[in-house]
Amino acid sequence: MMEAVLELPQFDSGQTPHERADAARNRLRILAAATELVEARGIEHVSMDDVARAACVGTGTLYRRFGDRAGLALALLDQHTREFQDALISGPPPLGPGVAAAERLRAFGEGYLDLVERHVELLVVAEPPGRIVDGGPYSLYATHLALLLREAAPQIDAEFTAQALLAMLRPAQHLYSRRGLGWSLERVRAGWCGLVDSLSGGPGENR
Amino acid sequence: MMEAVLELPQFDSGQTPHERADAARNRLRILAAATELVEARGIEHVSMDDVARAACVGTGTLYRRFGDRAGLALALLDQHTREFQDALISGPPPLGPGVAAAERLRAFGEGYLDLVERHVELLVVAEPPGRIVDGGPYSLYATHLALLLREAAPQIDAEFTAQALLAMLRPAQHLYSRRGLGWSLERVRAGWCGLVDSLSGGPGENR
DNA sequence: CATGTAAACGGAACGCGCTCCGCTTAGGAT
DNA sequence: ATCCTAAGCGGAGCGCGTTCCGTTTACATG
Repeated sequence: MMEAVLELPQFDSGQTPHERADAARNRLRILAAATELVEARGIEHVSMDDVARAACVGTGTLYRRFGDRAGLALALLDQHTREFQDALISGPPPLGPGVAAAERLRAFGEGYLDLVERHVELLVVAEPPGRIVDGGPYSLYATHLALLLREAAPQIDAEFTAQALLAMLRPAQHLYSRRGLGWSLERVRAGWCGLVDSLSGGPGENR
Repeated sequence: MMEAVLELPQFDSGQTPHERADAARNRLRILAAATELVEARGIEHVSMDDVARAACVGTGTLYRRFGDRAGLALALLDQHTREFQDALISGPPPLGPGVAAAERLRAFGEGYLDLVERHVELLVVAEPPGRIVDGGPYSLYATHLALLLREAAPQIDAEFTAQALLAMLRPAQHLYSRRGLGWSLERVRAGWCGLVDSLSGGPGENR
């Protein structure tokens, strides 16, 4: 609960000008305070001023570190998403490499749905109001999906389809599926698999 | 530009208690003022206070009429979406009934993309921050798509797939496709058709 | 026309995200 | 040890969406 997102051990190879000691200390204080508050009340009942006060820093400091509310939420999510991303790239199959693309597509959906399910509120806040993040974790997901789709469904526009599939897993959309429409997680999971299978040409290789 | 969304001609068959004359007058004043301001500066540069001031009403009145900013945006969109909805249900083919489901799916995407393209900013604002509207026009679209999918692609969960397809057309997502990823409208259109065709079993009935 | 009342009104006030800017300080250079 | 300066700091302040509540008003009723 304390070692969330420690970014650079001491300094990072000359590129960034160095991170001042007080800045690092404040970053950790903020993350610790924010984690605690969010755990206690849920992020929708935690204001930026709450975090600043609990961390004993000014609001200016908070914003210089994390840019905005979405940035802070993203930082709080960082460890969880990083685990998932690592599993995608170098973890064991079927999430990681080593099996057919169609199967990995299914695994991606199921794994990501678990992630979303655990952290919806945070993920919703991490999505800036109105528009969608560019540099966030989504570009990696999109690339990953496009790669798998190119292999599993060569006849269609892989990048477009990757975005379309991803759109269904976006936090706000998932929240709507679950709470607005009242769908069970199992239904969403099954829907994802069905859709992906249909695109790759059926569950086996039939149809 | 004046006759946007006149809700009830005089009174509506006993259900609603009647709409007071001043209330109706204010509603029209607000819509007229809002339309003008939005046309002049774009909605992102029009605050609720701006609208209230231009319409010569208090902010309280504004909020009682339209609920919130998203509600106002929705009201401003009303005429355009209504046209499209009518075309879906009772217009000429291929948007309206009379041709194969696969073709109508394609037409829906193309028509809706035109609508979104014309009114993205308004549509983005009409989408409440974080979560997605329940009673808005989306439920009609979802039902419509599900119906067509049930016919065109019987092997998959039609409602789920309807939501997935719709998710790609959501204003924020579309904005990302167009501006964030820099995709041309033609590419998005082609992507939609390709995806829909792939689900219904190919452009002809081949594959 | 007089009266009662529910609906509508307006704008002050609140909460919150975010910015701005004058002051402080870490830490390299001398 | 001292100095210099860029980075960091804090919190007052701003804009805006939204709510609250005391006052006003349309209009049904008698």
